[in-house]
Amino acid sequence: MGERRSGTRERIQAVAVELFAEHGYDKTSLREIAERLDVTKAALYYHFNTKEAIVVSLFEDLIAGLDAIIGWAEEQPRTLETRQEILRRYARLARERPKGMMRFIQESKTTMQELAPGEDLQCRFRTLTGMLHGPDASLTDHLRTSLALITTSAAVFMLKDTDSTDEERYDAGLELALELVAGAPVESSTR
Amino acid sequence: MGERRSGTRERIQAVAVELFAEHGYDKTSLREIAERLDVTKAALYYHFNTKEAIVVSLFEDLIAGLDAIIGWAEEQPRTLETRQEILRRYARLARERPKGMMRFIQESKTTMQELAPGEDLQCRFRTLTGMLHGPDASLTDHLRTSLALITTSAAVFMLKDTDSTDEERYDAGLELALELVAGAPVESSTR
DNA sequence: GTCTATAAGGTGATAGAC
DNA sequence: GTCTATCACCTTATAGAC
Repeated sequence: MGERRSGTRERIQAVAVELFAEHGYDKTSLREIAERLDVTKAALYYHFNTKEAIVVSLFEDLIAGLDAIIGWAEEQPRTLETRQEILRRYARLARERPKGMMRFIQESKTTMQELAPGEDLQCRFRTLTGMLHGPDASLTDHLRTSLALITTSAAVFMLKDTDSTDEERYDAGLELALELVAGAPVESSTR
Repeated sequence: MGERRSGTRERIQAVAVELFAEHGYDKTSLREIAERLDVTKAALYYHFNTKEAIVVSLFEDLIAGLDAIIGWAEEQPRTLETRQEILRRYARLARERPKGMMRFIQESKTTMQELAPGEDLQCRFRTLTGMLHGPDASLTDHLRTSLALITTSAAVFMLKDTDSTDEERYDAGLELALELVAGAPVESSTR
């Protein structure tokens, strides 16, 4: 589609995701976003037809990225190395998202669930979790892989009150995630 | 304080926590709660002065329970057995809460944070996490204990789409939590 | 692309009768 | 304890000028 430039659209997205992560989607009004950008609410409506459309646009890249990982993983053997590479790719993807985005997903799950991209995302996460353990994994294994996915993207803000850099937090998250999936043996199902 | 009976106060709490967990605090209006109970909004205000007061009342027991665990733990030696017993007590506490309560905490963190009990809770969770690892634990250890606490109370709804009973989910959560803190060695600081 | 002005509706909360 | 009626406020969203 068209790529008209003036940057306002991108600025709206950046401010929105930041505010959504900080105060939540419901408590962030279009008035607040507009004020932050020093434009009027009506200007926002030129770029996005609804408030929800902002959210939708925000998650497009993430969903595409998840699909890419899933697509790649489907063609790989179900080995531990593959599972760990899934986590590494997911870590990179999460890390490249705008500040606050993964936090919004993780800490506003209830809200997300009622938004359009919420179901799309949840579906991808379920698929990914399923790939990290075998088809008949134990409940504990299931939990282990779910936690692995969470810690990979959430370590950054979960460790917010520790004395460390973002870099170190990301690394710690991935490290623990790799350890978690390594502890979840899968039955080598060749199909 | 007085314990006037008619049960309406308790019914309000029960419906509220359920709706808060399902649709979030902001999207749950007093009108909705009132309709569900077949009373008017005004009736709600006889029992609770504000919407937030409902939330506050909801978390009183949980906070008291957390303080009890913290108080007990402070008098124990910093051994692995103590740390695991903390998790067992926390598991029992979480399990005894009304349906939806722990889910509301976990999946509406952003909202909770802006509510009165949010800070109180977060403070207790920080304390508890600190007790599960040593004072100079690594970032990974810190993460391990945070995840232990989360999985203990969140396994029930994290495993919602698996074929299992609530009982089994609770047990799986506690099992993984115990395993996580066992993997986080603390420097035996006698003080 | 951005503005002013306004519509239409829901929200938390209050007053006062019963 | 619960009701009816109402308030002030804020929200998302739209119409139309520039």
